[in-house]
Amino acid sequence: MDLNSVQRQAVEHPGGPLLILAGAGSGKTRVLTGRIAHLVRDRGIPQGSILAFTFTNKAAREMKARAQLLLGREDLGVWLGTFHATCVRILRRHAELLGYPKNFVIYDTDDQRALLRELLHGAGPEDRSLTPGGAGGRISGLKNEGLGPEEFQKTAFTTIDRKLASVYAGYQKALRDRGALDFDDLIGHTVRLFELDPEIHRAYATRFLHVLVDEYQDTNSIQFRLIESLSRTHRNLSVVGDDDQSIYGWRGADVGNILSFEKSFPEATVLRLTQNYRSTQMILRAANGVVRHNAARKEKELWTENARGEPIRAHLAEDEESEGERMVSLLLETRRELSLKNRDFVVLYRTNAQSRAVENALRRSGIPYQLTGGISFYERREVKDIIAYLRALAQPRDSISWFRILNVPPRGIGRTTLDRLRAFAEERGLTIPDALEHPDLGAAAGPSAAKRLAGVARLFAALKPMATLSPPACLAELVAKIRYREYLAEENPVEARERIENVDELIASAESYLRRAEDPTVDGFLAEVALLTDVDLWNDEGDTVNLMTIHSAKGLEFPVVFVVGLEEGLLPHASSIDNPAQVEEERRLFYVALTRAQLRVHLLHASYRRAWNSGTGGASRFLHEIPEDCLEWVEGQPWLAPTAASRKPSRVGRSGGGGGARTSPIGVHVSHPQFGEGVVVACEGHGQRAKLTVEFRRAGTKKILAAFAELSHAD
DNA sequence: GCGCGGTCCTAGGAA
DNA sequence: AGGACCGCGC
Repeated sequence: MDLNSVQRQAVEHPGGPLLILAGAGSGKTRVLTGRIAHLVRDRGIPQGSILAFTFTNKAAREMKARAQLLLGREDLGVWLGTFHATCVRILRRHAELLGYPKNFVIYDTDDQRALLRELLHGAGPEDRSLTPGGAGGRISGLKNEGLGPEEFQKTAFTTIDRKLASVYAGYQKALRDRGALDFDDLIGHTVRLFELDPEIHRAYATRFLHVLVDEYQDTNSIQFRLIESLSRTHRNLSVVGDDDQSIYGWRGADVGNILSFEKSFPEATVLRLTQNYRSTQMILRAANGVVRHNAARKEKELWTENARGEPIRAHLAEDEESEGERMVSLLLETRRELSLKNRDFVVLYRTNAQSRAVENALRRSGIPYQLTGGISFYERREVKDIIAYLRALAQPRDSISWFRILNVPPRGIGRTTLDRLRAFAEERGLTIPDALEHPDLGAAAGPSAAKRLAGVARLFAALKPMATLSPPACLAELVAKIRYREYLAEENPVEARERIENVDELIASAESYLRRAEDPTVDGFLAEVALLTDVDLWNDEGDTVNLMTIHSAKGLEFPVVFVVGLEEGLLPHASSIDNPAQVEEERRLFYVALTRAQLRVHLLHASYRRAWNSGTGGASRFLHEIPEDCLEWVEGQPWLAPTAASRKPSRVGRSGGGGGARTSPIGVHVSHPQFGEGVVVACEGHGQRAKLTVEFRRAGTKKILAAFAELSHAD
């Protein structure tokens, strides 16, 4: 393997904390995989003793493939995955200790919102001080800081914070009742598991001898705690990051983690990778020139031995439609000039909403494109419906999924009946499928509804055995049994075709999962689906132009990069403009965009944009920060004169493409939301860390951490 | 219980 | 502009 001297030092670093400041295109993936291979091959570290965290599954896959190539093995024993996936792997083994079933379900933002809506609704008369989305966002922020409901409550003084504290507590209880964890819980509960159970912590902290972290600048405080906790005993922690590419402040990422690494780990070695192997000198000079305007950063300058290259070009278009057309004509011209393929181009934008004009232009020109992000495949209604069936079968407590599917396809079960069913189940502490089977439900629902519910109960009873099939077989049988394709066709013949294709694609993805996974199960498939990132679905096999947000593009590279919407209000975004720290993050975002490019960069902006698109407050300040000799302004003069048809309204087509339980005395009868009633038979340790052994009447004997238990005394 | 049409809300990036 | 939600009439 060809390595420069700093890369080699990083790869061969003997041990102890290591911070690798790796500029864009400086070969950090090569260093990380090289280091994994070095540890295994030259230092005899067992593969299973190496733990590496990435931010996307795609990055994990790539690193895995490269490390396998270096080590020449079929299966890589290294634990290499995203923070979320790795935490799921750990939690699956210990979930019961935390009072969750082993096959807990994972709630995404939609599910979180649905659950919060239910809670906020039930809370009483119209109170709009907290919306489901708003509350969810704040709860997520708290979890990212590692604050639980009780801890937050202590600092909640304003009326709204108090309300939030109570919603937060209710939300956590509701998740537990449903056997569900949200994204943030996956990491937070793993951290708490380690904090509360020293034995389990020791098991993992000694099992792993080396911990590696990619994109370290994007870790938040709870992720830092996880990393720190896992490397506390051996301190063999290697992190790779670039403070100039920190663009996830809004989801709790703390650049402080990278800036203060040497404080957290005083004996740390710091290495700087500043040679860039990706871009031309022009592009790097431009990028360096821009990011230099940030105050909060580690001083460094990227350099390259690559060709000088051409200046970046800035183009002004009339409006967003002609911006798209200009982009297309530049693309065609460059494609011919440099003999490139469609796949060599990426169009980057700040907000997903900007993709539409770009798509329209590409579609008019018949250029195939691939859109990453936006409403992703797994967020489509038909896909979510089928996934909800799968989840409901796998986890009977997941009431969010049950209520989603009870009347889909329509079975004559309306809101009243659903409300009655909910009340009936809640009063008796039953799961929805148990409530459906209950002999008294009929009386509670009324005669005609009872008949329909009985029909549904029969249907679901027939579906139940399918949960043991392989994921694709289960999906296929399910879809056939509920006549879902027929329902789609009937409901909306125009859209049916595309929707049915999506259902088929879902089944195909389950087949691919079946081939890839070590231990394929329905639960495993559901977790994989829940934790996919947008970029994970990006495929580089076809010859299509790529469209994505700058956020999604991090870590990728393309010969030619277009950035559209370089305007005050979009980049920097309006919501960041009056906060200097946020403007710096926007500037880093622009830096990320520029450094994706190998050969050419075209920056486009418009003089007019539709009002709701935030938009044009004139050319972005960042354009003016590019050193003059690296930038060429190409104003006016469209390459392709806009035709009357494309200028005037004719908006083309539709989108489409695009309780802190006290230590219970022994022998006490308790009741648990997940496992039902039982008797405490043993208790190890005390206080929050106490581990209770409970014999549940129905669920058998379980060990549970007192801090998580939420046990109540039973009569 | 269903379906339609009006109204309101949201509109940044994402696992 | 589009989606979620609500209320009304059937």
